[in-house]
Amino acid sequence: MSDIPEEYLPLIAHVQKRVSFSDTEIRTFIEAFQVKKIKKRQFIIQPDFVATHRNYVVKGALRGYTVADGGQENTIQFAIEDWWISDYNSYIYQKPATMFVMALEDSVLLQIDHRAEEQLKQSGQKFETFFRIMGERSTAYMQRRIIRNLTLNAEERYEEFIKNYPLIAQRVPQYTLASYLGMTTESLSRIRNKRVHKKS
Amino acid sequence: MSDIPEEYLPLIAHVQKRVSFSDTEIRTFIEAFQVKKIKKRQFIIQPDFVATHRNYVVKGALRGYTVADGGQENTIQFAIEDWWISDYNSYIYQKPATMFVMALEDSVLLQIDHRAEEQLKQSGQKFETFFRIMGERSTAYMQRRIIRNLTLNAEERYEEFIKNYPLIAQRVPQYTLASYLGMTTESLSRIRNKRVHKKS
DNA sequence: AAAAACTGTTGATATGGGTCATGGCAAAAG
DNA sequence: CTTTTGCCATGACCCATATCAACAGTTTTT
Repeated sequence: MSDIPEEYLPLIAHVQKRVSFSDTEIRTFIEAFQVKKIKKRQFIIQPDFVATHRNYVVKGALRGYTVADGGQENTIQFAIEDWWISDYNSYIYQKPATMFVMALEDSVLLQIDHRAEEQLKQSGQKFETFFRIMGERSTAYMQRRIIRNLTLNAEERYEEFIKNYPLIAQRVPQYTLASYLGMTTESLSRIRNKRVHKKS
Repeated sequence: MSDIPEEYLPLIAHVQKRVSFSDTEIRTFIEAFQVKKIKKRQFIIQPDFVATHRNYVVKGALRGYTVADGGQENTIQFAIEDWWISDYNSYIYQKPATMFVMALEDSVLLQIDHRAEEQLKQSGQKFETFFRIMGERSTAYMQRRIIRNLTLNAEERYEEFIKNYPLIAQRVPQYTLASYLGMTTESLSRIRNKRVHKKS
């Protein structure tokens, strides 16, 4: 296992935390992925094109968002190290995307394309299991987000976010976070300002 | 296959639409499920108890919701015939639920418990595949909902809902739909009223 | 069959967060 | 080093939706 490029090591650790693969399986698994380096502001997914890949973040930060008719941007997902990102409605059904996915920083990704993923899953039950677990957990994750969005007001949503994802909050531009939380930049700015004064 | 109780037939059709199972596999699959009949207003999941089952609706209608501190109810999910429902954060991780799941009508369910589901998935790749597809699709479904909730205003959210799920809209109490759409009963009532007058 | 509880409607009023406008600062571009 | 651009802050004002209240029809309970 010593000849594996270092970009793959985080993904191997990620996988081993969720399923137990033999060395051969690990090798087969990571061979389905290619290293992709992208620059800040580069897009890996755009509306009307099919999302060809599922992306694992080795290094960097990305943002998935939609743009409404009026031009308003809404952040659907962030991804930093050890997260996955894609437009799942596009990737899973292999139909045109509705989201942009853009790098917020220079980033290093591991990409698997849809075809390779299908082959991998068919080639062994454990691979299938891994992707099943991914699906389950992202369903649970999304359900939590839906609950928070319905239940909490703007300030509480922000509080929850920095409690749960402090690393992301520090790293992404505030307007992207605002649109993830379903509020305007101005509102988020005021909320943050209020907190600063309260704490003193 | 003729000795299978009729409650199972919709589930068999449901499964065959997503994966192709042999007769033996179908039999193994449905044997993991029990028929459960519940009365209107009966709960199948409650906060602080672990959600033991994943539930397929053969007949009837159910509603998953949370109750906030102030007593405000928020509908997370509806399920009618041919839908699945559970508190996935509870079921998948086998930890205490935060949701109620209650029958809106007398209903017939097919339930699989967590233990049986795990066994089933380990007993054959195709079963794993089925649950993997479920997970993928519900992730995609939830992502669509998140996008709509961030993007649309109250009236548009309602329009989208009746366009996508007309059968559910007809069948559930309006205050449950309002809380699903993230608005008050009063607002939904006004939106509906406005539509009626516009149409004429 | 009367009472109670539940559900939906409508009106009056309030407010959280949006919109618009301006300015400042830091980083990138030239 | 200067200019431009991107990001954030702040103030004034506004609007979509919430809140509160009263009522009516319907369903459930007794």
